Amino acid sequence: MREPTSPSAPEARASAAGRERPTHVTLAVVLQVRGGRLQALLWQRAREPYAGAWALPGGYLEPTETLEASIRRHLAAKVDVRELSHLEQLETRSDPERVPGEWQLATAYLGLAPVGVDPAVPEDTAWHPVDRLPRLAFDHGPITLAGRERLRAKLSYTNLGFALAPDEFTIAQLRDLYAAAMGHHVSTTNLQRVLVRRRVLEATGARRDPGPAGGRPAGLFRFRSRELEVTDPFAVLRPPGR
Amino acid sequence: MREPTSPSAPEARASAAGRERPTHVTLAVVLQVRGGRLQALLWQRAREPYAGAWALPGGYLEPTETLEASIRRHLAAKVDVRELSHLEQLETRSDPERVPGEWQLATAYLGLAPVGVDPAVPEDTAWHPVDRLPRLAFDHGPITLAGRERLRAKLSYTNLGFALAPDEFTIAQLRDLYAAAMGHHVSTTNLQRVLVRRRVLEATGARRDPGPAGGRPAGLFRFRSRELEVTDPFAVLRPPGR
DNA sequence: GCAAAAGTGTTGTGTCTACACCCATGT
DNA sequence: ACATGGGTGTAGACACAACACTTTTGC
Repeated sequence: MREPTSPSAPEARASAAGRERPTHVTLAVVLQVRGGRLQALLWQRAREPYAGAWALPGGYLEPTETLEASIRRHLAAKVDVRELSHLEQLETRSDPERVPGEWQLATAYLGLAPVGVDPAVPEDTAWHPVDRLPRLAFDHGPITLAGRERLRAKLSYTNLGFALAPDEFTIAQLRDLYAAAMGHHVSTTNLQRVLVRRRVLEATGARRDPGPAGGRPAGLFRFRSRELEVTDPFAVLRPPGR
Repeated sequence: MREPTSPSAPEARASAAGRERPTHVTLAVVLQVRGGRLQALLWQRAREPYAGAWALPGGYLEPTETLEASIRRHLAAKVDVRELSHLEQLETRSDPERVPGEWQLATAYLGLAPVGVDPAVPEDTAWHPVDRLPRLAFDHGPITLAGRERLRAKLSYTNLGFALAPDEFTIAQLRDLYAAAMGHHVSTTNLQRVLVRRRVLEATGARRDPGPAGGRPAGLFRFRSRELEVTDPFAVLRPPGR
């Protein structure tokens, strides 16, 4: 076991030509806050294996496309991809037993859609609360939970909230989004102060009129950037001398 | 574009059978602190493409093995895999142009080895400081830097330091390891207090005799766990009422 | 005693939590 | 006036950074 391996050197490429190759699919955990709950977009399988179980949208990788292009193409069959506010790679699953009868790798992505948009979806497709998932096909259950964990972590140390929120919103609305995604109560007061101090949010100056029950009109805010930025890079072990 | 796609449903599997498939390699960014610097294990390509350039160890995925098993198998040709203290998946690269003349996907792993061990490596293989990398083949440059960033981030909010450190060590030794990995000075005093308060480190009770220059003997410490644990889960947005 | 290295005491600062209180609107 | 919801003031807890100082050794 001491001969150097040579990925993609000519001799290896030659052997790769005759080599058995896996199929490769891309999958997406598409999350959106709907009805105050974090929900995932799933479609129901009609055929074996896992007939009747729900599955993540996705499909086979095609030549000349990247993984990201692939998942965007497959998602286009389920939702209007332009409504996705964020897309990032999660992980690649490779258990040879993950799909019966086929050696299939799967690269999962996390997609996020802002609250409010309600894309048309096909007959077999529906949103499901992530904390009450139905029976999922293959390894799609753990993948979905990994997507939620990624979202929760990044809400804490990045500006990823922009991907769940509309362009303009009140702090109370944003608090509800964070609470739905994080799975616990979030303080309006502190959320506002943390995000404004970090300069993640900025006031638009506009106000929203109160409802029929009255109340002080709420100020409107927006995210300063709608690109992912790390806002709290190091929890500890900061470089000295700031 | 509204027909539901069906990954791995029978009809899709049938079409998958005749479908063009990519090759798939696994790569590893193996990092170790050597000579006070963070270094990566690379081998020098003898043949085109990228003859003379340096590359990450790895090779083709074989049927019935997982990605992790694959990278462990290929690494065994370079180093004693039992000396790896940590291995985790980084990302999967899919640019169709990333390897000339071949449609090849690559799943990269991050591997870490504790300071002090010095595995025998083949002729064509050597360690290179990550902050002064030679010309790297393919997309191995950005992959290597992504590995370093993953390490730096996790040193801050997990106990991943265990993977760089020997079983027992003084705080001064650990400080040098963190400084090499993070790329900036680290305070001995504060490193000790942070890691002990978080109960990441524990004193062994033993002491290390000072060198010929004298000095107070140093206490020895160990990591309480040598499995990855998140020790500072949420930088902000903690759940209420702790 | 003196130099060297390790470790602790202490103070300051920045960030977040909690909660009280004030503000602006509808009825 | 009062209810309703929005926003601010302020105090406290906590964790970390910085630095002075003490401890323990070799020479």
